[in-house]
Amino acid sequence: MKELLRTKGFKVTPQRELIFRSFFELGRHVTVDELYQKVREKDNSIGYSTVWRNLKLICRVGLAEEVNIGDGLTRYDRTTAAPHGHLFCRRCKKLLEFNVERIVGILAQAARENSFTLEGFKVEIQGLCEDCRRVPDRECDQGKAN
Amino acid sequence: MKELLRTKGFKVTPQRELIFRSFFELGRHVTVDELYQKVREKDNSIGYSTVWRNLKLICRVGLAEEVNIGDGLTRYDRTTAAPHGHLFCRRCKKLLEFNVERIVGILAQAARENSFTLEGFKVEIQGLCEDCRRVPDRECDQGKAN
DNA sequence: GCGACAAATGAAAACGACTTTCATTTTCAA
DNA sequence: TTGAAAATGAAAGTCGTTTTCATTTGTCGC
Repeated sequence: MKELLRTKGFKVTPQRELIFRSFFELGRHVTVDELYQKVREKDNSIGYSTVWRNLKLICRVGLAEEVNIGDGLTRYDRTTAAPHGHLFCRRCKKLLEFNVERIVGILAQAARENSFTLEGFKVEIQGLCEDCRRVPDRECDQGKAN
Repeated sequence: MKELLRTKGFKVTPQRELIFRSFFELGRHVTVDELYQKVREKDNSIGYSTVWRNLKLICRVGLAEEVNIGDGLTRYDRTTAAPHGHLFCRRCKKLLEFNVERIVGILAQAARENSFTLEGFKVEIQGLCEDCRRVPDRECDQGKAN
């Protein structure tokens, strides 16, 4: 880990170590704020921007990637061997994962057919999770147009 | 169109008519600013918030839906009969579409297996389009971590 | 070990898309 | 026609993200 950083020309600071460690201690789909909170528990002198920059760095060295659902919050997900899709509950914002093995081939073909160089993909299902599907909607969840 | 609005309890104003008309004159995947520009060409007294609110309204009445790629800009795409996926070129930001017929079944099953109520989905391929794939990268395109 | 110097840090400010507020104007059903 | 409800436009507010800048800290060559 330290080596990975140093070989790529990044320095290893105590803050950086703590941030990296904390990131991997947390579960999947971490937001900047979640990580910031976690890091703060151990060292409350670390600044938000340092956490943010290091989260970006974690992505830069390939250990995580940004996940962007449409809710205005960027999440960071450590890269796994297996690609996966997301099930996003619009009520509780929970994020589940599902297997996309059967889909990747189709995507690769779609890219080919469009003369497109496939670099990545995103497959997302929006809806209600098991817990939330029971509770009826209180109000419209589309934009409110004021 | 006017009827659709009035039956749903919305009023028909000149601004609203112009905005709706302009939206459908534009191509697919329209941003607020693009629509705002377009509308301004015809009536430069219309405010940004009016355009924005009406774009939301267009979604609300089911004539369009928001498309959210990870680039921080919401696009509005008029609803089509056929669901489709997006090919997003990270270089020129172009947005192409592809058929997802073969994928929807898989998604429905994934939802079922996770006790998830499927309300919508998003399938996106990121990469380089035909035009951009030829040009080599100038620089890293991941976060810059300052 | 000792500098030098590039990189990292933290606080604060800047950014930018989106959303709301509020005073005023307009629509439209009765 | 008229009054209640909705729409408008300008301006300000929100909020996550990103940058700035002065200062501190690793790292590499000696």
